[in-house]
Amino acid sequence: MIKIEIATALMQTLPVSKATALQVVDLLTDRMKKALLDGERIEIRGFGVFEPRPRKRGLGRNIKTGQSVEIPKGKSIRFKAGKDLRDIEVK
Amino acid sequence: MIKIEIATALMQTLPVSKATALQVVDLLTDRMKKALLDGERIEIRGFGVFEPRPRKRGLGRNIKTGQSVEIPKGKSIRFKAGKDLRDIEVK
DNA sequence: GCTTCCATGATCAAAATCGAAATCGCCACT
DNA sequence: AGTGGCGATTTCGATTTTGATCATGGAAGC
Repeated sequence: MIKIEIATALMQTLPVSKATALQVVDLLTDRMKKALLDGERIEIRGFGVFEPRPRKRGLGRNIKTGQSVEIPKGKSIRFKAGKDLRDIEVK
Repeated sequence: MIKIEIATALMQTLPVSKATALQVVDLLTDRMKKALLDGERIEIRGFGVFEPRPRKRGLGRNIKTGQSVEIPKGKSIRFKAGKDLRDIEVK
């Protein structure tokens, strides 16, 4: 599923143009992205939780030379699936 | 950031009522949830990728008794942040 | 439809996380 | 205001994540 498909699903349910639907998707992802970049946690009950967390490990590997490479400081975004998504049946 | 805040951000940008904005958020999360439950991967360039993956670890622990417990079959949802979210500066 | 730029895969090794369960507090959502 | 999802807690070890780099498939912009 890609952005266009999500927008399509949206316009199939609500009376909006595909262009508007795409704007909506972009807007929401953008807002969420900003919030996460701002260190804010996003919680959507029934869906999941996005949480920015500090990256602790500082060691990587250069595949070309095979030698260890220091990984600079940073954060990572963790997504924790909500109840509905955790109760997945193996089909 | 919670659902209402996302909806508010939406209605501040597009001419929609808060009720409609909430419907949009619910619709999108619902659609994405269904796609993930269906084993489909969701990729939004610039934001991130949701990917259902089989859970391989099959050993847990009962904190009450302290004994090992078999972890039943299942999947887990992994979210991989896109480029914009990976390049986070530690503030 | 074409172009552009992003995401994936592969590699390696170490450190960190996940997973189960039960219970309580808190807060998102109705 | 009421409900129930979610975090936190503990335990322990196997799975996984994490980065660099380069090539390729593909999402998204035009």
